[in-house]
Amino acid sequence: MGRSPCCEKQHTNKGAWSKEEDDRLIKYIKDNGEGCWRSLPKAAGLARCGKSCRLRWINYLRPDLKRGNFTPDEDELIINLHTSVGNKWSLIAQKLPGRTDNEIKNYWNTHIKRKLQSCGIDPSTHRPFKRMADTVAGASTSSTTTASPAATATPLPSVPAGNENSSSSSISRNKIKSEFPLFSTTTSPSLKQKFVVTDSGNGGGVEDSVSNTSSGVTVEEIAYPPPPPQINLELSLAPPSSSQQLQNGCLCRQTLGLQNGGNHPCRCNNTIPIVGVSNVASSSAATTGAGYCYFKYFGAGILKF
DNA sequence: AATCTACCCAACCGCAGCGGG
DNA sequence: GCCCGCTGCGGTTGGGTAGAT
Repeated sequence: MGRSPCCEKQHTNKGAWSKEEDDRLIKYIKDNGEGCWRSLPKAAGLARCGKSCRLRWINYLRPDLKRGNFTPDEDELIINLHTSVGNKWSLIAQKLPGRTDNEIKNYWNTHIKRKLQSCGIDPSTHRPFKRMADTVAGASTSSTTTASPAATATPLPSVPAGNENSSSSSISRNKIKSEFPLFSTTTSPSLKQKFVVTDSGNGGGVEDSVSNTSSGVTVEEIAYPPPPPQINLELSLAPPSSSQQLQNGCLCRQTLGLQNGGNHPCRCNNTIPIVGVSNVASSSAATTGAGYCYFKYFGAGILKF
């Protein structure tokens, strides 16, 4: 059962490539081009599996590879693309000249993923960890739980401008900003969803716990990411995203029946949803309807208004 | 200085998709 | 339509190394 091995394992080297092997592979491909990987090792005089040769060439030896650290722009693009296509590393790599799928995958797993998690964002869904969102939703609204952020969205009390500068809020915000310095330029509208980021002071970690002001822990809200951004990937993406579903469920102030939505354009041509509402907001704050927008997170960025 | 731990990244493995026969 | 071989992709592993103890 099963497919025959791609090469004779007992006669192939494994593990790290030597300089000589690299040179042989480079020379062969320069002379003959990338062709049949299965026959390449023999033709090039390499005791390697064809797959191994291909991988070595694509991930390491290709002359057009860009080595070195990822730039903030690349970070942003990766996150954007990941929001759209998920773990399709090869697709993502196509949009990052000089980067390989393997490199991007490693970078995602070792850097970006961790950063997102530290901010309470599930890297696989680009949404706040479910437990957090659900918990707070239950704590501050009476809406029934559904799977859709749009469906659960409920007009929320707004935070007065003064609260924005509370020290505890600053901790969370600064953390996010320092972790994601690139998050500053995006303009897409976002869905609103409650989200808690707390800083328990236990070393900077972001705890996924619900808390209150008396405990001295920050509760802050960040927008749910909206549906995948509209990125031209030159391919067909997924079934209709929730962006379409949102047309009737837009959370902009007009839709929510709140006044003074501001001038932020919304996808529905109304105004930007209110975001950044905290469940620590006092009842007086709730009556202001100020619509304070702290951050927007939509996979690619967090915006402060 | 030695040991331990965490992290990074190159490489491997297995599977899916595609095309030719 | 089915089978087979090949390529490409994504998940995972393991060696190397830097930093901490």
